[in-house]
Amino acid sequence: MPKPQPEIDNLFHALGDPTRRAMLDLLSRGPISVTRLAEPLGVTLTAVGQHLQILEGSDLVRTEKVGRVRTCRIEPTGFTRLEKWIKEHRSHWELSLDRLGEFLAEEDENTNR
Amino acid sequence: MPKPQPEIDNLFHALGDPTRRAMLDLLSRGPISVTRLAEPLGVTLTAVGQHLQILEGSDLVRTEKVGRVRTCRIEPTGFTRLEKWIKEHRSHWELSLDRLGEFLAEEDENTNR
DNA sequence: ATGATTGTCAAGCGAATACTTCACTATTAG
DNA sequence: CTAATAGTGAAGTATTCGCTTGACAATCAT
Repeated sequence: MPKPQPEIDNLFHALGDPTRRAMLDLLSRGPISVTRLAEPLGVTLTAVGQHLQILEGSDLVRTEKVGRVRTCRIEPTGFTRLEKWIKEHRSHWELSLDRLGEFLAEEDENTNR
Repeated sequence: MPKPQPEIDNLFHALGDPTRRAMLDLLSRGPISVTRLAEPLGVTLTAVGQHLQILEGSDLVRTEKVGRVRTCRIEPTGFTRLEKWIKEHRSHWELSLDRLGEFLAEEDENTNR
């Protein structure tokens, strides 16, 4: 049972969908409204609204409603969190690549049990 | 319609599951068999096998069967791909954060249509 | 005030996901 | 040879996902 880390979970889940990544690409050209975001994606306004909730929930996007138009922009927090996660894990993975020797030793140990 | 990028897609999908991330953490301690991988996770051997297929499909893990035991180890390709994706996108996001001015100008333009 | 624009809510639908169980094969140990 | 070990394959299940439709609310333009 892996201890749950909802922030990282939300993050990867959010980035796992191609439509949401396309939304991020559009937003990287500057802030735009929900309607303008939906146009090039070929999905409903409603769908975009749902994706936005997920993107906001993982701190990848921030939105603000003024009058009747909701403006969406990139929010760096999520990306920072992602980079931090990778940095923290990369060292472990690199270490693990050097462990072939240990692994073989342990293997012998096991066969002798 | 976002153009599909199956490699990145698989990658984020694979990392989106807490059990799979836990598997990676276990593997970062060195190569182990499927059974030893399953023990601390509290899921079936079958489930681990299914997760392994996904992790292999996204180049995060490599496995090799010798005799009746399949040994699993970290495969750096996937991680490298992830870091590359982030690096490529970070510059765009950073740019987008500087575009508030452009956005406001464009906003005026739109209200005058 | 009327009508158009912009977005939201609730419900539903088909597909995918993360599991499980049960049956089965292959390898190794005694 | 026999029995235990390690893993695989097929099928089933409950839940989640991405998306749609249709009804509605709020804002803005004329």
